[in-house]
Amino acid sequence: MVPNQAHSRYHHGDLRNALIQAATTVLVEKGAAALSLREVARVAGVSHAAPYRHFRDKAALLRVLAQGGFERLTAALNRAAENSPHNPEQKLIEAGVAYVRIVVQHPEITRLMFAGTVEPQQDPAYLAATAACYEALLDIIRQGIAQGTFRQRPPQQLVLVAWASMHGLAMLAVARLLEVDVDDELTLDVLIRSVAANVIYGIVK
Amino acid sequence: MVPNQAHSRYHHGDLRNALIQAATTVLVEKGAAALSLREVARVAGVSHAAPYRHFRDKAALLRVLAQGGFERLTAALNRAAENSPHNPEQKLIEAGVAYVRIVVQHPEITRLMFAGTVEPQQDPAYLAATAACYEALLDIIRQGIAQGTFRQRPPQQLVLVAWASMHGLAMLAVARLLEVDVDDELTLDVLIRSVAANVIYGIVK
DNA sequence: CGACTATGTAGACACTGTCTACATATCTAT
DNA sequence: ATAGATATGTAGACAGTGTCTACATAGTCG
Repeated sequence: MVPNQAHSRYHHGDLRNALIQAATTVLVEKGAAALSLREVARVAGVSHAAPYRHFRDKAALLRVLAQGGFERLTAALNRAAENSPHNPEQKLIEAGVAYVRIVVQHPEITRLMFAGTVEPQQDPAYLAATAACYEALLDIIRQGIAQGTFRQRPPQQLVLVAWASMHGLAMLAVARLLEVDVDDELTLDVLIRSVAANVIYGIVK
Repeated sequence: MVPNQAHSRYHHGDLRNALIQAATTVLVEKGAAALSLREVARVAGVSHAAPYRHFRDKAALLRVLAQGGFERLTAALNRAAENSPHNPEQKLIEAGVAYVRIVVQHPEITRLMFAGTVEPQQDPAYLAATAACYEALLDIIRQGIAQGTFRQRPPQQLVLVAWASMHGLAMLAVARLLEVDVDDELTLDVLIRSVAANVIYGIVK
């Protein structure tokens, strides 16, 4: 029943992945408004109904793209954390920088991930991807608490603050509500580190 | 002269506002996916092309809705600030609570406001609405700095932290990425105050 | 009154998501 | 190897969409 992936050469070959690739290309190059299933099929070189053999509907395809976004985000967070294995404070800042950078570099996919259009409840794989992202941040927080660097509070409480701050900054940047050119890497970096530092040290003197 | 009654079959009288009202109703009750210009026209009881006499295209209507969202948000922030006129710290917390509450109470409009689909550059009125929202927060921060309650930093830097944190929490809630029922007012309030307090006092002990 | 302008309508077009019926390639069991 | 059975792809249809054009009507003002 389940075809052997290694040499599965059906009509098209690996249409499912081809469609995901095509959808990503269209999304990045032409924006979410121009992303139609038919256009994706066209780019992939198949008929307009072919995608329905691999995705129940358009939303299912979009959910896969969003899931990929979460996986990339999680990977970036973990990579950032590895840079300073024994310094939770630095880890948190690096993670924040990575978070905002990834989000800003892929604004269209970010919108998919956080627009709330996709209902996470349905898809276990999707839910796992978002949970993994949360866990990556939680790990950093836990270490900081364990080492006594962070406040002795429930980790869920601290991770919420960190996540909300990073996420908020990223979303404001993506929505272009900051008077900042998101392509200006240097200024962006300063902003991120400013927020990260303030999250850590607080506003009140 | 605007006729008091819109009883003339042909000319509606105040169609522009009627369309905005209809669009809001559709958006809230049936979601963004179901919001089509034709459906809006239908609800308003006019032909499918009538909206084009008042809005250049669909995006223009959506931008007006988003602008209304910013105006309501600004009003809520200012109202919250008035509750504790001489206590910037309390003011900031109240504003944060109001921010998240408003955003969570109107998720569909929030998505319009922050999804990045609307390009602010075009519309001066829209830009003014977002700027006013920013100013409301900035006022609180400025007062806190002036009174010596907040750190002596550039106000733009502090307002960014506050805005990003509140906004991030609100967006995570709307996207249902928190394991929290957004309709659970009590839990939500605790969360908001937790983030607000942490923004103020910082994570590091 | 009559002309001008603002506003509303009907019809058309190309496009969309999704369904159904049909076609073909690959897998499995004999 | 051969014959279903199954997985995959296609063509056509349908209702619905955004937006354009041509036309109809109403309100304004000389």
